Amino acid sequence: MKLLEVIKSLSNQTRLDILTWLKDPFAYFAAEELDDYKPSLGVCVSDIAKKAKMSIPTVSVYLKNMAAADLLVATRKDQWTYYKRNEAAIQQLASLIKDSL
Amino acid sequence: MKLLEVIKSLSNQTRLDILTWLKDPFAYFAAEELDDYKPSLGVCVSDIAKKAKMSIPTVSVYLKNMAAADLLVATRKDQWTYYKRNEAAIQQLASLIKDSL
DNA sequence: TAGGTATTTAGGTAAATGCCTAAATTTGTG
DNA sequence: CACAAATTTAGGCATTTACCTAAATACCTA
Repeated sequence: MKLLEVIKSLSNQTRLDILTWLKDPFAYFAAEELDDYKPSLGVCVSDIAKKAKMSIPTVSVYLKNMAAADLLVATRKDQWTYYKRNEAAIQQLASLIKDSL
Repeated sequence: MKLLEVIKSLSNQTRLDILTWLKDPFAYFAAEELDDYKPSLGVCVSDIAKKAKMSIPTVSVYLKNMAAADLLVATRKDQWTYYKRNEAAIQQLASLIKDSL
């Protein structure tokens, strides 16, 4: 785990929020958008952009960045890209801070 | 704890390094500089700047910033400002990431 | 008060980040 | 293939961050 890369990818309020939203999609996204929500896939880019009230390209890049830092996992299915949290990486970050920072 | 503020203050390699150095000063600073090292105070600004190979003003601002984020504790004594880690805050950050992020 | 050491504050430039719109690409469908 | 929907890539402007040097301040001691 590249600590600096991970931390940088968390150093923005919107990106922190996205992690929170993806932790419990039903609590944060409109029901219509979760009609066929699958935990194994996550939520697609445009739904996240809508929730963030930001442009799709901006959010697309954020998500890609967070996936590169391994905080999210991307799955392309048909024309959608779904993102979900990488819980193991988040726990690994917590341990790294706890024990090695 | 203001998560974003804390994370921003960690999103720079030098600032991460400083935390590591202060975790075990004897392992990282020259012995001469630790002649009268006291764990309750920490290490002074110019010794940290020297170790970082950066200008004193730059490091002074970094340290102040990290203290504002509560990651470090500053103590002014005579003409020196000493900084040490705030272990409790670092552990709090780890738990926050583990349980709430 | 004068002079010295340590630190902080100011001010400036270069690079990185935040976010947007427009254009290009990917993938499904008639 | 042509067209639509979702996403990504490109390009651009504004703000923030990374650093520096110079100047100001704090605090010592003679």
